[in-house]
Amino acid sequence: MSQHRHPGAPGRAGAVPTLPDLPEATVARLPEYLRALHNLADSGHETVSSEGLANAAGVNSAKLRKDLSHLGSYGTRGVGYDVALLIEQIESVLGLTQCRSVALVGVGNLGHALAGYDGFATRGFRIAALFDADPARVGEEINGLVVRHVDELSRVAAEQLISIGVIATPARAAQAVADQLVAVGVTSILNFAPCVLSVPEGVDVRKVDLAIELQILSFHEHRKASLTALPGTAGSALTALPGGLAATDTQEAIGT
Amino acid sequence: MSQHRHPGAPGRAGAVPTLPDLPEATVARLPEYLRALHNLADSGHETVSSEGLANAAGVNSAKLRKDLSHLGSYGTRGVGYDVALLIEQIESVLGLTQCRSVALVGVGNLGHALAGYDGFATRGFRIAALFDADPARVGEEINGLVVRHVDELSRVAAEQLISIGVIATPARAAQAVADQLVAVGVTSILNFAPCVLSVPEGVDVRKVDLAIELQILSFHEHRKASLTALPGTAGSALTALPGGLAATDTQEAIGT
DNA sequence: GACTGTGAACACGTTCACAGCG
DNA sequence: CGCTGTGAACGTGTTCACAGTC
Repeated sequence: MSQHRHPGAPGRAGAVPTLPDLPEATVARLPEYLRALHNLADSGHETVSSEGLANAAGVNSAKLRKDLSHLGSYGTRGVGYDVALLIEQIESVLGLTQCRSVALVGVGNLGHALAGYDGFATRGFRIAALFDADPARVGEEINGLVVRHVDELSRVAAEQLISIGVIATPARAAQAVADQLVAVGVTSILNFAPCVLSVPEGVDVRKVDLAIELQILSFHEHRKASLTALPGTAGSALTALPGGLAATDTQEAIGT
Repeated sequence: MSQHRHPGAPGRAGAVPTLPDLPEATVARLPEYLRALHNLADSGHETVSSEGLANAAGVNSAKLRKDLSHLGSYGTRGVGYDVALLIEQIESVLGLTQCRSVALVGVGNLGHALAGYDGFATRGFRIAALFDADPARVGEEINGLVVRHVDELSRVAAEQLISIGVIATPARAAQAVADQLVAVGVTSILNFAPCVLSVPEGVDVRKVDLAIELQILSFHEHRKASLTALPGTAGSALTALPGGLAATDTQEAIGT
């Protein structure tokens, strides 16, 4: 689990299909580039400059070029990137050429919303099964899918190849669900429950915690308030500034 | 925005209230520590070691100690940290001593779920108002709050001091909503719409994009698959490993 | 003896600035 | 000339390892 690739050691010559071992920070931004590219394609653009794509994705152009260069990029100097080609490249790297199946566990408040979210379908994912521990919820149909009892997980997973598990249960149930998902062979989990999961090595967990996001904003809010209270210089920037434009910075400075 | 506190330069003596100018990465972890601390407090612990708290929060102890040291930490060598005291400290730094009001715009699928999410209330936030652009949705009552038309935003914001705006609209509406929030004086926005917002300097935006999270997992899934396909060594770790324990690493390696 | 706080080393990520190519 | 690709400089974040303290 430790080592991090000496600069020129592995995969000598030859055209290895795709596993360029990208930096995590780059991986995290590729989906945003992809979304921006799709928008550009929809509005008829055939090529973009790094500057153009960077703006659309909310980053600066140097970062974008560095990121794309990691995938052995397909840009043309003096021109820019071919939109369609780049979409293809990124989708291939992200493993989105096949549609991935998602199992969603916990159809409470949030789970319900996720089950009905069409953003998944349009971006390479298919919700393949819904589960809940509450017998009262089992049998309910959401968006054309019937909610099953969580104990059926292994049986259902045997029928369909589940690529990713999503946990939207209360915190106290989350670890048990994670264990079950792992037992069934799931190696990628998206966790919405406010708790830390322990999983065996080789299983990836990403966590989304709504309250944490708010608390981080709260900190900045708090800090801005403290700052305007003391020094004589500032204080003007706070007055309403409609027609909001400008400021490319904030998002990258903060969005981790 | 640059400097990093010369040991004795500013705010000389005296107890400056709180603006220790923490590293962003630390700020992003404090809420997790806070949650872990509340759990510990609930189960009767009065003190924790850095090791114990680190485990509960899913990080390593060195990182935790460094983080806490930034807030001029209140630990006792040979003993650990006083749970109650640390909770107080962190809440104060995060600006959670006052309950912050949140305005939620867009009560579709996701917005509905957010409006009903009790995790907010229990962690320092109060949903103060709901808005939507769809007249069919205006007037609906969710969790004791009536949905208002988004054009009423400025009027409602005048009555209540809104600390944070949450955008849960479709992407095409998000920028306009952001502009309206900014115009009303909101300087912190949590954006669930899959698009980049431009906002004036001084306004913080955090973005949560469900599909992006899945796409990042997809990448790792894809990579794991490529790896097990080629080399002769691995391949065993993939077989079901129930009773999932161990593996503290994965989460920090991945959760940015 | 046990545990915190922290300097120093290291790894990772970002930005700069320009060489190289179409 | 315009724009990509990239080495080199910089900054941030993480880890190590130990001195300092209770």
